[in-house]
Amino acid sequence: MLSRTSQYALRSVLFIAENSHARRKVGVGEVAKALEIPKYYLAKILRRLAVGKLIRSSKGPGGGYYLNSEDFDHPLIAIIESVDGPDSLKKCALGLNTCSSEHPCPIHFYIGPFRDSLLQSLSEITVGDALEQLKQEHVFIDNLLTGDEKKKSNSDPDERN
Amino acid sequence: MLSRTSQYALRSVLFIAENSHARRKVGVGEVAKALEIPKYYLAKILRRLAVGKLIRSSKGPGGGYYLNSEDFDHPLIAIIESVDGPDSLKKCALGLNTCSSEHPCPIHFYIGPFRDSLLQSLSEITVGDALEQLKQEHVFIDNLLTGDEKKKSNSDPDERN
DNA sequence: CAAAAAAAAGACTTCTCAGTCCTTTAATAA
DNA sequence: TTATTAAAGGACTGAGAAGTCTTTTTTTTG
Ligand code: FES
Ligand code: FES
Repeated sequence: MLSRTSQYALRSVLFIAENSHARRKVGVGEVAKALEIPKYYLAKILRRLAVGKLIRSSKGPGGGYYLNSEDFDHPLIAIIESVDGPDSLKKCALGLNTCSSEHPCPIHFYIGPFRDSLLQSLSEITVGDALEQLKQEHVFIDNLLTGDEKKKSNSDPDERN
Repeated sequence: MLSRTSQYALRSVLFIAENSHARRKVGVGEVAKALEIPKYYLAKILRRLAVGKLIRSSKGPGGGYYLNSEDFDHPLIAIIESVDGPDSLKKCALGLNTCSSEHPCPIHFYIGPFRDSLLQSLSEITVGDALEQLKQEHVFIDNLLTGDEKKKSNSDPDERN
């Protein structure tokens, strides 16, 4: 549905939003371990997000990634497009050159409404909204893992990630 | 949205349905040229569909691919799952291990309803239904191409595809 | 200023999907 | 029964996504 890269991006932004502010930044290692994302790969994604001004970063001791207040207003679609390129969700599901109701493919009218409302949702929902919803459900983003099984928070210091 | 392989598969099945029956079979080269799909790659996809009993094939002179009457009753989702593996559309959009309302990811409730109805559509609509709809729109499946521009049906015999 | 800490940058590897080509098998028809 | 025809099967290549590692730059702080 979404590329793995944009999955990583979305979860990371939410995690950073949850766990940082301008005076308490989080490092790539921290995010990578909490979300079980390959550290060096994540670093590239975060850089793209930073270039796109969706998150902030600062170097040096005490540095890391964080969100400032405007960043909470970005819609989720902006994160996806920032890492996957624009219109990655707007293409014809059968790969035709144009997707339109004038030149519909056999499944256009089945898929169209679904995709349109998905796109609409992702354009409306901001980072802040998604965070708010997680809060209401009493869920933390790092409790939602992709691995086979949620590991209990053991404290063996496997720094290598 | 859908993998290129399942895009090829769906269009091919519809084309074969449109252009064949037990006494008039179509060859892989014919399908490949009409739909502008790489011939040898298509051959593999058609074999997978044939193994999955979604289309029929026969070797030798006059052989090729065709659909028998039962094959028109297969839902479109069966074609997708046959080439992309089962549940390829049911996974969490953020890549979590389980997708459920009990363990929802931040966008589960935005995506869920739409995906469910898409899945429902693809499970209900049969090959015959889709064909019927194309007929009502006076559209032939090989008029829907993926290339840059629809070429006028020139007759230069470039057999090599 | 010097040392340390962290992101930025870039080279490199690995894996999967898509695409190509060649050989073998099965069916038909002469 | 032999030649021909078409799918089946399998080996190989290429491109792009994902993942890894090392070096460089920037910032802080002692
Ligand atoms: S034309 Fe295929 S999804 Fe719109
Ligand atoms: S849990 Fe992510 S889409 Fe259902």
